Amino acid sequence: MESEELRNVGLKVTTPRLKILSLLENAKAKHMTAETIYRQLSEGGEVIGLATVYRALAQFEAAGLITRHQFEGGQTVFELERGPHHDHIVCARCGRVEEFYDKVIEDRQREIAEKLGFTLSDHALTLYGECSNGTCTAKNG
Amino acid sequence: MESEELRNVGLKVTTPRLKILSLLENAKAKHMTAETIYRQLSEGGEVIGLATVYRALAQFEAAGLITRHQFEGGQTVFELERGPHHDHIVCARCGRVEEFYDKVIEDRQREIAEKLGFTLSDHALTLYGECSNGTCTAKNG
DNA sequence: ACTCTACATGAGAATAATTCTCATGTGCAA
DNA sequence: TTGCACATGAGAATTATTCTCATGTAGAGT
Ligand SMILES: [Zn+2]
Ligand SMILES: [Zn+2]
Ligand SMILES: [Zn+2]
Ligand SMILES: [Zn+2]
Repeated sequence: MESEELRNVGLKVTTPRLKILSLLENAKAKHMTAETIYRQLSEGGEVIGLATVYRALAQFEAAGLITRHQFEGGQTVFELERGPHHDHIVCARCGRVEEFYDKVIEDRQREIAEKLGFTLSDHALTLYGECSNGTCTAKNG
Repeated sequence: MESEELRNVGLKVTTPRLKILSLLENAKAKHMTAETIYRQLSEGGEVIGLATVYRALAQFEAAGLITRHQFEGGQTVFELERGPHHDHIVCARCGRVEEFYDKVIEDRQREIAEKLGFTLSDHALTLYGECSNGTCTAKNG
């Protein structure tokens, strides 16, 4: 249950936090902006402040429940941290986001950091391109 | 000469543009924010608007003269596009930025994009970590 | 060199995303 | 239950960036 998750990371179980977590869990889009989360909850009849959404997301991130991504051009998006780590590829035309995990790249990153005298703690990798004409849902061909 | 560079990409040769290019060329820091460029030029006695700096940087980027990076937490930084492509590793404590190029990672990215049905056009890779105690110049231990 | 025009500029207003402030509300340990 | 540390909503404030607009100027054509 979501209450568990909150308790486990030392956060009080409150209605706004539960609503946000469960929206992230159930929404059609896996990667959502703060604004979108706010809007969808508001439309669903919740009374919630945008500041509360931002606050909760920051806390969830600090607690490791969610991750934050900054795709170029776009707003910051958040996604539930479930399953193994992955990186992203974004279609520059239609905005579609696909996920991937590549062990070779992950390992190489660690080696590179080491070679340069760094202790690796995190990384951000995003590929940009255009998805095939068949799948691309761009507004204007 | 910098005038050449501007002409080559179809931009008029103007004083602000020359000053910005030459600052990027000569400044101690290789990765600079728009604000820093603006401040350093102003301190050097130039009369230049911040909007002009942003405009010029956007044009330089579109023309391929510079690249833009968004390191997490920090402001957008720009750097002259000289020499081969590289990615970055940033120290979370002192902010030091090192550059690296790794053929294995670059090749893998292309393969991954292909496998997912994308035509790769760009990518952003930044590693985060802490540099060794010897080199780290963090404010507070 | 002179002129004309499209493009560039500086200053400040405007926007967008995010964070802060503060008066009020509430989870939960005791 | 009660108390209080923490959470919340609303709106103000901040930050980074872009826009507006009146004026200036690079450089093509004379
Ligand atoms: Zn990864
Ligand atoms: Zn993802
Ligand atoms: Zn690269
Ligand atoms: Zn660099």
